[in-house]
This record gives sequence, C-alpha cells and structure tokens, in this order.
Amino acid sequence: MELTPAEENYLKGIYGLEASGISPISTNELADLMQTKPASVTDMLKKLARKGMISYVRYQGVHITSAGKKKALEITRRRKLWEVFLVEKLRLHWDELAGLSDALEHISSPLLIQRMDEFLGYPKFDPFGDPIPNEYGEISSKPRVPVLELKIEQSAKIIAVSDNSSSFLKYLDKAGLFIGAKVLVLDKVDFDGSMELLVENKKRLFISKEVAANILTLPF
Amino acid sequence: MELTPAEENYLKGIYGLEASGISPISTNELADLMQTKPASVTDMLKKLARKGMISYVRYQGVHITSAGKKKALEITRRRKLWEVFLVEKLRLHWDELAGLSDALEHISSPLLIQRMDEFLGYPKFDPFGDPIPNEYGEISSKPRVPVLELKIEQSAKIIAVSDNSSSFLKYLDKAGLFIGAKVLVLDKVDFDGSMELLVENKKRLFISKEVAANILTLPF
DNA sequence: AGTATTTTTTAGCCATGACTAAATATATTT
DNA sequence: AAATATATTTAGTCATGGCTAAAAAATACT
Repeated sequence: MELTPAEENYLKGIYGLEASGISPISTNELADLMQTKPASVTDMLKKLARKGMISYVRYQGVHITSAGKKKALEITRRRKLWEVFLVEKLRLHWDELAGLSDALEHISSPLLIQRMDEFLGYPKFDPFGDPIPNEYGEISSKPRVPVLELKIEQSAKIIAVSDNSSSFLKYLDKAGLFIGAKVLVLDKVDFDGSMELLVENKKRLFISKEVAANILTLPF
Repeated sequence: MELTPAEENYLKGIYGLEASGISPISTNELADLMQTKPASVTDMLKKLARKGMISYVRYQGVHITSAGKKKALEITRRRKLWEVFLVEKLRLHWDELAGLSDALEHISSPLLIQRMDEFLGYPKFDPFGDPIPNEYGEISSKPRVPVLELKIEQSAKIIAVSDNSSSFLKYLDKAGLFIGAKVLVLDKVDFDGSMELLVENKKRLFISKEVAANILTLPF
C-alpha cells in the first residue's frame, strides 16, 4: 500500500511514540508531535486506518499494526541511509541534515535504497549513532549507557545522541564531542548532576546533567 | 520565488519547448507535453505568470521570462547532477533514471547541490551526453552531429542521445552503443536512410534512419 | 450522581492541482 | 462577411492536507 509523504510522516510519528512506550497514543499527543491541530490528526488517522497501517477506534487512540511498523522501519531505513550519505560522502554537518532527510526519506525506490546501501558499505548506524534497520526491518542494537550513568574514572566511547535538535548538535560540535570520541569521567557533582570529562585523552570539559543524559556511550 | 514541484515541472516543459524553437507556446501544446488537459494548463499559467516565471496573455500563448529561464536551468542542473550520481556512483542504468530524477530534481538546497557537484568532480555532461548548466546557468556546449549526417568512412565518438525514452535506451544498450563509443560509418543506404556502423573497431551494426537521427556524435 | 472540564470528532472552509462541461475568443472556409 | 471549426478560458467539482468553530464523548470533580 502506497502512502503519501504526509501519511508517512504521521506513521513515523506514531511508530516513534509507540516505541517510546506511549500506548495507546492520544490524538492530542500526536497533534503536538506533528505540529498540527487535533482535527487534522483525526482526519489522517482515518486514512492510515483505511490503509491498514494503524488500528484506530474513535476516542480510544491509536495502535500501530505490524504492516505499519514494517512501513515505518522502511522509511526510517531510507532516511538514515541518506543521512549517512550526506555526512560521509557530501561532508554535510550534523545540524544540516534535518530538512534534506525530511525530503529524501519519502523517495520510494527499492533499487535506489539497495544500491545506496551497497555504495555506503552497508552501514549499521546513522551519523547520530542510531541503528539503521536492515531491509527486513531488523535493528542491530548495542547497549547504550548515558554519560550521566557512568561512574568516576570510567571510560567509554560515544556511540549516539538521544537529541537530534540543531541547537544540541551545534553545542556538541563546539564542545569537541562527536560519535566515536573517547571520554573519561573525571568528576561528578552530586548537587546538580553536572560532570567533568576528559575527551579523547586531551581536553577537559564540563557538561550539565541535561547534556550528560543525552549522550549515549559504550563503556570500555 | 519558491515554486511547487508541479510548477517546476511546467516551467521545465515551457523552457524545453521554447528552447526547441516553438514560440509562443500554445496551451494545447503544453497540455500535450505535460500529459494533462488544456484547462489545467490555463490554471497553471496564471500561477507561473503571477510568480514572474512566464509572460502570459490570454489566448496569445506563453513566453518564458529571464527569471523563468534561470529557474528552469537551476532545476535542470539539479536533475542532471543527480543523474550523474545515480549512474556513476550507484551504477544505475540509463533507463532506470527517469522516475528517480523526477523526484530528486525538486529538492531545493544550494548546499546539497554544491556539495554534490564537488563530490562528482564538477561533471560537465549528464549520462545522456547533455551539458549540465553551471551554478550561473551557463551551458558549455560542443558541436553535435547526428550519426545520420556522418559520411561513409567517417569516424566519430558518441557524445549524446536526443531521445531519452526507456525503449530507445534499452535498444541502444542491447545494440552495444553507449556514450563514449567510437563508431565508423561503413555504409549508408540511400533508399531508407539506414546505415551500417563499425562500433568500437570490432562490432558491425545496422541501424535505421530513426535511430541514426537520435544518436549525436563528435566527429574525429 | 450530576455538573464541569478536557479531549476528540464532526462540519464546513481554504489552497493546490487535477478534471469535465460550457462559454468565448480566434482561425479558417466558403 | 458570415458560418463553421478549433483553441482557449471560465465555472464548477474532486481529493489531499491543512484550518476553525461547534458538537459530542470521555474524564474529573464536588
């Protein structure tokens, strides 16, 4: 079943909310997420339900179906492969991706995606460290520990960020933090949860609790 | 002035007709080209005129403005750069490009296009041998002689095709003809205009007048 | 339980880009 | 020059994806 770009965007949103444990999803939550009005959401839910992507009962909220889940993973795969391309091949910057991947992820061509995957060397993670679903929608995942949960003296490698907002990404860049960077916890301040890190064995850096919670690592 | 994808497609069509000498362009011609109805064309012409892309007088047909020309060249540039990418990097085939470039050419991002140009090594021609406008809309062109106009014993290199239809491209592929191939005219049949060629110094090939007219060469 | 509040849906409208059918302008023919 | 034919435009309709305002359902409160 073919979806319009708008339908695909809603489906991504529904999948994301459901994956983060919110279930059933309310019309208002979805309206909030999609930056639109509840009345528009109701319209769209009817369309997605008619196409078998969600199960939707009036006033009872939304659940994604397995067909919907599969489609959402397909869209996510397209988006993330494009993101890898934009960063690795075109040398775009973290915070320059959003608008472009929003457009590119809706181009539906199995051939294109298969070739792109091959061209990129079958990447397993996007530039933010999130896993890329394979062509069957399977996700290979590693344990991810927020910097905030690391102990003093513990070392880890940054493997992902859990906030893709432009302001956060710009901050990380300026602070010298990136996917793959090694960090060592020098100090934790109990009072406010802030931390002092040693980045790449050379640079000392203070970060707030909020920042520490959004940087995900693989501990050594 | 931002154009919708539909407006961009019409503008490309208008530019193409005008470049091929048809001027002013009639509503019917455009409807024919765009595979739509004259009434829809009239609607669209009003929109494009309001946006300064064309000059349009009721019942008098269409002329493209310099702003429209510039925009059309920009869209063409985007398309052709994507086509180079799809063929050179993703190893797609001539006849697999159409649908994809139709979608990709509407993604408007100067940064993306600039980086893509750089990544591809500033290509001057698309996979069909047509020149790619530079960022100022300038086109570098070479003389192009249809195979049909070559004389017996004359050698030339295939540099372009003037018909991008899937059926023609598949035929060329099957016949072993491609951009860059060397051809030598062995014989010309006056009666029907058909020709016999020697391709790449090894393979003999008979082609019809229609085919010969649509293969463009740079004679040695 | 009965009222008040919040959430959700319905109803009706807007713009885009298509369409058909009817009206009008231009071209051609006699 | 008038009649006919062709081309083009207008008017009204449809689907998509938004919106607002009003109605209806679910939830919360006294």
